[in-house]
Amino acid sequence: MATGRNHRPATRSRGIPEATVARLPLYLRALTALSERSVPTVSSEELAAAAGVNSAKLRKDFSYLGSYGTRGVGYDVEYLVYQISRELGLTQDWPVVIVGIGNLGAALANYGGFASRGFRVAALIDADPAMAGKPVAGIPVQHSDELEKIISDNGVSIGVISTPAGAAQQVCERLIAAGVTSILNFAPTVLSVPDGVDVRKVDLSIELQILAFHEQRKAGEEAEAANRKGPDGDMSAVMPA
Amino acid sequence: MATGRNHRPATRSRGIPEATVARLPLYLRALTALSERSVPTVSSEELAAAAGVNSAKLRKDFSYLGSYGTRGVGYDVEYLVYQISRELGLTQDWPVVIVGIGNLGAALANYGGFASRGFRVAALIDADPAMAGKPVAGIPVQHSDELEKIISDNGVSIGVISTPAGAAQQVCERLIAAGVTSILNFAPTVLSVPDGVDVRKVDLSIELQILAFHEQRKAGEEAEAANRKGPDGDMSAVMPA
DNA sequence: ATGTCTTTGTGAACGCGTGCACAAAGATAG
DNA sequence: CTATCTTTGTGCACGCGTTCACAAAGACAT
Repeated sequence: MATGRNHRPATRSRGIPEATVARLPLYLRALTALSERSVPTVSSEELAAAAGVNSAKLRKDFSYLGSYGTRGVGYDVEYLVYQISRELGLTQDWPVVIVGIGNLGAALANYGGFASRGFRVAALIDADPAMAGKPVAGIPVQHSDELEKIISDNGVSIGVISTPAGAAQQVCERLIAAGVTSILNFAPTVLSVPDGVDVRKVDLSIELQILAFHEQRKAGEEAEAANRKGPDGDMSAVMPA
Repeated sequence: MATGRNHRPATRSRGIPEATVARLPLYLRALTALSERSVPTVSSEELAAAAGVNSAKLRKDFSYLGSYGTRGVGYDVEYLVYQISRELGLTQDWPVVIVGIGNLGAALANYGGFASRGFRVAALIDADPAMAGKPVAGIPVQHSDELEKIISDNGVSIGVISTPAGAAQQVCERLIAAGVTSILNFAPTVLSVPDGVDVRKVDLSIELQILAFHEQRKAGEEAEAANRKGPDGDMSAVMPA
């Protein structure tokens, strides 16, 4: 109901901290690469370097999953791939629908990373009747009238929203009403969802703005003394009364 | 003044916590929407609801910027828009290059959110000679041979990488060598960069995997007793010696 | 001017995440 | 079997971020 009431005790989901869960896919990717090179075992130090994290953090992360390492040797790559995959729920197939087949939606549909590991694009949905039937990434786009039926028929529980901001909340509500309980939102809007529904958002412009902040700071440090006078030029125009 | 001696902790950017910086764009978006509706002032409670955060957190965030509110009234929308924009460095124009014009790169080039606020796509770059000259989003794609010259000529300090994973590290190094100091990475790889360079990564498949984890947990909680026997089916095949 | 009412700004407590540093565990050699 | 060496798993301390709760500040009415 309420807007941003994501006060979930989601911090620890099953004894596994949220921060650790967020790193597991990173480890999995590094391990998969090792597996393809037929590397049998790997130490926490090596794997941590490959994943770009601290080795102590990696060991602590794995300790939440269990004691899967061998002291003096390291971790068995294949075994760890399996354990992490299972923990993340990637040993089963997740049907996913993508709603909003614009430039971004089409890019997502074509993105190999989805199909590669446990995810299957079950349907592409768009509100534009002109799009209906047109194949994108080999999958025919369906009209949003069919949304509820598609979700239901395919047992979809994960939805991706790549619509314009204005349509996102409404699409979100229809997805949830139809049975979706996890949403990946690319639309630049805050979605309000009932308890029990997980939302993750990916916002391109926000990431750029954060970079701009640091970039400005870096530029400002070099100058430092030069712009001592005018960081807030004419304020009178926008100053409140 | 802040020229104090406590500049050692590189994590803190300018007294403003990183977590706060990450939320400023969120506030800015909510404020911009209010501004377009000509709303003169807003309380921390209202704005927090619109941004999907806790009101106390919002007030503390703003307190790092200064005392811009009026007790008993709230915040002046226009003034706050200006202050946050300035803090984020959005009052100046940031030329950005996008490297790797595949599906995702094209989507990014077309993404309105870039141009809308301080960012300008200065060039699109791709390694495929067949792409050269072809316009995407009204901008002709240039070959990656021109990368260094483009960066230099346009004074680009922010680069977006949307190449395949295999090419990302090399592109990254060329960008940095040419003068880029902030990178937004969409390629599913860990980039290694020298100190002083900021990298933010957006990884679509990782987000999905995190959702899958929670989804599995939700499904498991309902069953709970049902799958008491076989969560780790035949282990003998993958068990390490 | 005084009192009331609203909303900010922040001190303080708490909890999570991180990293250090080391003891325990096991492999391996003699 | 004993000694040595490598690497895991974790207890502990610390710092950041979040949240509560309230005093201070200002608007507004009388």
